[in-house]
Amino acid sequence: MPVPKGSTIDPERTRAAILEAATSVLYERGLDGIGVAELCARIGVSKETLYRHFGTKDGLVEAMLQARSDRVTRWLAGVVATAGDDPRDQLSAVFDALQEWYDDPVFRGCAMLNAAAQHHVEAVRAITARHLDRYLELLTGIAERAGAADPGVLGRQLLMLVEGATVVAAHHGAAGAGEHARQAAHALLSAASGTAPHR
Amino acid sequence: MPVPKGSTIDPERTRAAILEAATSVLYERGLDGIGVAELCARIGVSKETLYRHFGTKDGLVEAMLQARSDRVTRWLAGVVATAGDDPRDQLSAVFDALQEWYDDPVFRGCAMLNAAAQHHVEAVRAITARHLDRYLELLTGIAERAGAADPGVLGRQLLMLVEGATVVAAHHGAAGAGEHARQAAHALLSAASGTAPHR
DNA sequence: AGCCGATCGAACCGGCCGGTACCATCTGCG
DNA sequence: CGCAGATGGTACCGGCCGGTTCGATCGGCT
Repeated sequence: MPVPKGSTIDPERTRAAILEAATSVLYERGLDGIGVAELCARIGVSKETLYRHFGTKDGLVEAMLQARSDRVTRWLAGVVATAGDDPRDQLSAVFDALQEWYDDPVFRGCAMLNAAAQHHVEAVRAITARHLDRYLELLTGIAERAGAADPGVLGRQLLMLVEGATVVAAHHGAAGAGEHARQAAHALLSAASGTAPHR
Repeated sequence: MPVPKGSTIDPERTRAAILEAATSVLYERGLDGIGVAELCARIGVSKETLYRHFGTKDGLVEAMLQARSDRVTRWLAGVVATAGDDPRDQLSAVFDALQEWYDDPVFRGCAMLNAAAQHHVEAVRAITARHLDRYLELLTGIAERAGAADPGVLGRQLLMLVEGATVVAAHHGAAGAGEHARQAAHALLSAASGTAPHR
């Protein structure tokens, strides 16, 4: 019994479909770069349905960002998990994955940072901050496993490299951004763990 | 004869005053976060005057961003110029200056990146790209003087650190961001020039 | 079949948007 | 002084904004 109460056309699926469709449109056009009317037309849903599910445009935005943060975090964690046990390989895997993202024609920078830059709603900024927290946790884990002297600091420096590479790729050309960031990350890791550089 | 034709209340000064006042308001509120009417009220100028000088809100935005890019570039170049001849000291000076910026209560991230993230006008993206070019030129210069094996690559990696530190400071807490980025930059420079770390 | 809830499509709302027009006022120059 | 240009203040424009409402339709469950 997947749907508890008597229902019909499966609102859950509708909600999920709206979220998925809205994610790409809002990423492409910007949160305030498209009105609700046009957004609904693109998604293929009526305004009433959208408002019934999310109450407000901001509500949709927040739900969309949260879902996107979840998805990205799972994606990166998976990349790390399938990269083997060597933390250096894990770090390489992260930047290789980022480079693939940068090369995607629809790449327009980090959606969370874009959202926080344009939207002054506190909830949006909170989602962005939590998103960076998740990145930091993942990178600090790599730093710990690599035996860094201060994994917290190294994790934060790696976070700066990740976000910096994304910014540079978005606004200054994607070519080689992930590669250069990966080399820099390895240099930092080597310096922090006192071992010879990898490769 | 500073003013060629017969004029009166000095339009040049008015234009400069509008630019300066608009810079802080648009930075604080976001380019699309404030309307022309309220913007004029805050600046203390009539709509007609604003439109006479800039033609369009986008025109004002572009002029403002260009002026801000010029100012920031001059500021950073000055910081480097007064830091002595050692490229490592110059690098430290850059990140120390950035940290002071991060600690400013009005700090809300890089204005160019924020603008490019929210505004889809091509001219804005071009100004942002040129701004990053200027950063890159400055950092590549430091990399060259430090004897880096590949100053272009090191310059780009330093650019990622600068932008990454700014992003992290804006959205994840400013405390220590410049410091951590500075240490990372020194580690990269040491690794790239094959010398012992500074300090 | 018959009901109920989900959905659609479109009309509608007050309000604000960017931008324009008009006129009174002020300032400096001759 | 008197003129010309710069400015302020305000009303106004069409259009789009986010959000609400209503009736018609549709789909699954009993």
